[in-house]
Amino acid sequence: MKDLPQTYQPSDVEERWYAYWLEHKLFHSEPDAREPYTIVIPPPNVTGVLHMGHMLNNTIQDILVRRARMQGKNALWVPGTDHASISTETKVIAKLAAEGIRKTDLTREEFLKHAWAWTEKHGGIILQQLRKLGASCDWDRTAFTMDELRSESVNKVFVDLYNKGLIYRGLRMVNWDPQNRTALSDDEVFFVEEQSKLYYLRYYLADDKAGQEVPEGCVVHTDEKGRRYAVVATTRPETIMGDTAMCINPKDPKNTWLKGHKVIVPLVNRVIPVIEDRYVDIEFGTGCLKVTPAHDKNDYALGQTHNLEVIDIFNEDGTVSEAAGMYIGMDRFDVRKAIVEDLKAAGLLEKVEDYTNNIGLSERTKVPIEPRLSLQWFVKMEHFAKESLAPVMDDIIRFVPEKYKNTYRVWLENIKDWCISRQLWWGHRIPAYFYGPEDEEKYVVALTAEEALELARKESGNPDMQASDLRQDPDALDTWFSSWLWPVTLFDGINNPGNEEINYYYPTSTLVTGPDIIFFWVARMIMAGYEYVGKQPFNNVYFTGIVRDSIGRKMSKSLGNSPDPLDLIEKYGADGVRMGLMLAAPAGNDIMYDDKLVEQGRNFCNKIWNAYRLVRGWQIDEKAEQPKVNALAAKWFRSKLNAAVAEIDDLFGKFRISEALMTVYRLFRDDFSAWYLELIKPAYGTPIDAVSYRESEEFFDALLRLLHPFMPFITEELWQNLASRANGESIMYASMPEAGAPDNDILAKMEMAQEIVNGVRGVRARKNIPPKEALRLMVLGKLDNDTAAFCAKLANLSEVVTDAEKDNAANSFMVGALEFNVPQSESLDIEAELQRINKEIDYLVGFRASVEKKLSNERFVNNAPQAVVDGERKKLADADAKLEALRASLAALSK
RNA sequence: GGGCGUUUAGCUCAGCUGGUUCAGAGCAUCUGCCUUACAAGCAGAGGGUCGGCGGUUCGAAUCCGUCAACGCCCACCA
Repeated sequence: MKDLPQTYQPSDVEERWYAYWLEHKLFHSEPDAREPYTIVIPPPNVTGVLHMGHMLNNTIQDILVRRARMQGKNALWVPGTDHASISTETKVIAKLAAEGIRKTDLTREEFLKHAWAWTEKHGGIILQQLRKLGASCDWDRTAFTMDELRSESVNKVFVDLYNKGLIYRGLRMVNWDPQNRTALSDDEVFFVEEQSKLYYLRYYLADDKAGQEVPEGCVVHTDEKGRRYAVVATTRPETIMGDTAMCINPKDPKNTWLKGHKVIVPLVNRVIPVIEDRYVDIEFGTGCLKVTPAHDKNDYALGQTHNLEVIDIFNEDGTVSEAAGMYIGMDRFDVRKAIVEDLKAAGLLEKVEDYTNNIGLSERTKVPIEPRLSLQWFVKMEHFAKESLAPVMDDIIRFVPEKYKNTYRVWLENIKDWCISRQLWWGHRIPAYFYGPEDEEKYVVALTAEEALELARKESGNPDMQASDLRQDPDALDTWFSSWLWPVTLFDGINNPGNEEINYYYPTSTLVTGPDIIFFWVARMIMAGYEYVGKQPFNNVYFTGIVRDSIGRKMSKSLGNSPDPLDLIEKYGADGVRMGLMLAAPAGNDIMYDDKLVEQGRNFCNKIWNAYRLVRGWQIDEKAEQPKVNALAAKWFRSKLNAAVAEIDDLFGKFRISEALMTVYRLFRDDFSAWYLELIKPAYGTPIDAVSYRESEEFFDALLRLLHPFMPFITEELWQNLASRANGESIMYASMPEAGAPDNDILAKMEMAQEIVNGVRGVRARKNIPPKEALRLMVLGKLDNDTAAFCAKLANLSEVVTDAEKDNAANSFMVGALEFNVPQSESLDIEAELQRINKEIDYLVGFRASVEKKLSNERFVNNAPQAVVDGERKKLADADAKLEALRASLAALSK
């Protein structure tokens, strides 16, 4: 034992056992006769770096997988990374920019070369980092959303959905990111509140006739020359070049005078009609709305109903286009400033007000979204939404916590078609091929260029068409268009439906992910799962919370409040970090991270380590008989263990993992270390009997197995040392303890003993009696022998005397209605003792009164269940007995 | 604007369909201890009228109503 350090040293242990697990391929799984347990990792961005969110998420997955493995299931955790189209492309562009290279100067092939180089350089770092955490992923199966197998599947699915009529191409108003020059889906846009301005602009009447009658109640603006105009309030004056109508609400009395007229767009001097539509809010601004069909979703809809001209005044990068006729080439925000000045100079700006509105930003680039009309590819969602609602509502797919079922339902009920094309190069290129003139209205969709050519020849009726006449769509697919297939493609379920692996591992068991991607990913995987396998992709979805700092702020690079996970592991050990995170992570709740947590984790490792040092250090006497109290202790702890195992099973069933961990923690620290080991500990220097030793080993082994899913490294280290193990053997495959029936009799006896021991310790504390000094305990009544034996050992009692006479000079305490005396050599501090007793009497009198009041209430006695009434009666009787004893002590002391 | 959720000890949370686990746990705090497994520890102690108000009931942290504060999601009226 001398060779074991006093504290646990994680770093070398962790490295050693992770290598051992890899060497013996203990993470690897192949289909066999056992029940499968499958988890697919939410693939992190290939170029990402491990952060606290990953730590939490992957710790949970590892706990579930390791536990399943120990329960005899064929457990598989499939790792992989995501190509993260927009995010990666943005990073590559930035990297190139730093080298003075612009994306626009490169060909697609050149750019992709850079992107792959970047991916290879940074890719997979995060998977290496996961190893430090102890993740038991089957690395042989590491996948990438853009590797060959996945790419092939993505193409097949695209073609298949297109042929089923579920994918279409259309001109739509989409969210445009002018920085990356790509469309985004609605879900990739987030809104922030912005302090902006509301500009009131003058739209003069184009057909103003002097002296024209104006209906009652109208608000008419007239300038100093008598010319009449309408006022339009807008936050985006720079879009006036795209105005093709002004719209009023037909029921708006203020503006009826405008009906049927034409107005002049300020500065632009284009004459546009005044249209009427009930969409316009009468209360907002002046009730006059400028309509810019090319640059606003609602305006576009108005344009469609009223047959308005569409003038697109912006280029892809957000600069003003030729079509605008003025400010050409200027950035949209510069134009706003310039145009406001020009309007002011021309006397066309009525006023400016402060205004707070929400603007949409690109999730990736944080640049304001420009609604833009463009040709994009869409997936029809109605069909998918119909299929995927019921399984979640009926708990075929169980959401934990349940509240997310609602979120899911609402989203599906209001679903919109999914824009899947992105004007990016990094990603799966859309397998569509255009032919004919540049208008790109004729195209075919096919897996390969050859098939496309064949199709195109047929459809165009031109058998002489050549491969060079086809132009593949330059756009790439939304990243989620590959991720939604993840649980299917990991087992090759698209290319090779019904193969052995997909049949065995699918549906997967539990998906562990954040609620922020419930729509992006979870919902769509459910859709794809049913579409392509006909079954749910997973049986459970466990939503984790967000890791925040100790004062509740999100962890972010800019705040610098996010610890580096690898530093933490270095400092506290992987097991300590895992435990710290899990202690504070009830399902779905955000976790407030604090170093205190991982400190607690590290401290617990140390506790385990030292318990091991104690047990390991004992000399065994094979001939010695087992002391009676040791046998009782073993009986008691076995019962405790059984009860705890049952509780842990129950908690895991409810995915209450942090509570399960707390249960093992307390079992180990309190029941095992503080009580059991103290009960059987031989006197210093004396050996322990063989039976007690083996029992202790057995308990230790069971505890390590219970702990292993949470703390894989230290448990493997100690388990390996606890007995001699064969090479290749591992706690990873040791069986998880199963619950047996607890012995309630022994549990009750020990509980009583613990209360008595607590009383004696209280006396020791009050009187400063050192633990080494043995005491006599006088019981003023009967005490069970087993209980007495527990007390004697735990409280260091030289003697337990039952049916004793009251000793007025002794310290006393009560457990229930039973009084105990602890005689002492020195004289008693009567004053302190009187005070203590009086305080207790006061409390009991109050308590007794409340119980009595309850019992004297006839309606309570008549209506409450008998057991409850009896309980109250017993409380009263106990209180009376206790009071009697205390008053006797008081009387004796006061003499 | 619509929806969901939260509010219990200084902090983070548990308390399932109302009554013997009913006011709990961990951490933090305070007081003693370097007691030969562990001071990253041991032993003991203090601390909450369960967000406010009202109601149902013999009985409410638990059920109902209402108000308040906070959080999240959805929508996006220029």
